[in-house]
Amino acid sequence: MRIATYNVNGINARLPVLLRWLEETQPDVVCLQELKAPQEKFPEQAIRNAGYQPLWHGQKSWNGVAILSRRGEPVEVRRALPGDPEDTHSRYIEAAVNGVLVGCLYLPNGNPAPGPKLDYKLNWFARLLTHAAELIDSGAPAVLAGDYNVIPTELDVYKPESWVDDALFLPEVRAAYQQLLEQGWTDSLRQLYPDEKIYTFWDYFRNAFARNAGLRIDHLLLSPSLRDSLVAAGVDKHVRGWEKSSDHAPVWIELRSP
DNA sequence: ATGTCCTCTCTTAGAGGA
Repeated sequence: MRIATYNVNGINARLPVLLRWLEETQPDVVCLQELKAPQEKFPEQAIRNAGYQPLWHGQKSWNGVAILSRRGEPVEVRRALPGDPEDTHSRYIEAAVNGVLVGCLYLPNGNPAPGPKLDYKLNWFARLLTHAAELIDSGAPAVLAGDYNVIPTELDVYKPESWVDDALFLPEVRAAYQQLLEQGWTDSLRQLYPDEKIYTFWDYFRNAFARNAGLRIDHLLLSPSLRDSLVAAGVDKHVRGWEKSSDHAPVWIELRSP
C-alpha cells in the first residue's frame, strides 16, 4: 500500500501536474495540502476521473487539505484538529482508508518569528501532540502525513546557518517535532535513510531547485503498530522539475500489506 | 533586501502568504 503526501500550492493551478503524477505513480492514498481553494472549487470530477475518491476541506485563498483514495472510500473521522473550536484554518483532515487511519496535516508556517504567527504555530503543534498521543493510545495503525513546516535536523537543510532564526528551524519547533518521535512515531524517510540528504521542498526563489538548495519539511510519521510494515520510501523529486510545478515534491511510503 | 508563485480584490496592479 503506497501512501503519499504532496503540498500542491494551489490545486487548481496544479491540476495538470497533479493528474500527471497520479497517473504515473498511482499511489493508493494521497494527502494533499495547500489547496488554496474554497470547498466548492475543488476539482472533484477530475480527481474522480483519475480513479480517486476524494475527501477535502477547503478554504478561500489559503490552506486546505484533502485525502484521496483509490482503495475504497476514505471514511471521514474528523476535519479539524481537536482542541480549539475558534481555529478557522483548514489544516487537518483524518479518515480511515483501507484499514489505516490517515491524518493529513498542514502545520502553520510560523514566520515571521517571533510574533503571533509563531505563537499560532506552537499552539497548533501542542494540539497536534495531544491528538497524536491519543492516536497512539488507541492502538490504531495510523499515519500522520503532510507539510509539517519543520526542518527536523541540520541534515535536513542545505545551509543550516541561514535558517537559525526561521520558524521552520527554531529550537522550540524542532523540539515539538522531536516530542512526536518520543511518543513513538517513526519518521519514515529517516528510518530507511538515516544519513542521507533528502529534501522535499525547494524555494521558487534564487534558482533553488537547480542548486539543490532544499529543505525536508514534508513527513510521513508511522504509529508503532505500522513501524515494521515500512518497506520503502522516497521523494518524487523529478516532479519538482516539471513545468508549473509546486515548490514541494511528492513524498511517499510503501507499507507491507497486513 | 531580494528573489517567485499563487490567490483575491477596493481587479488588469498590488497585497498577503509562503
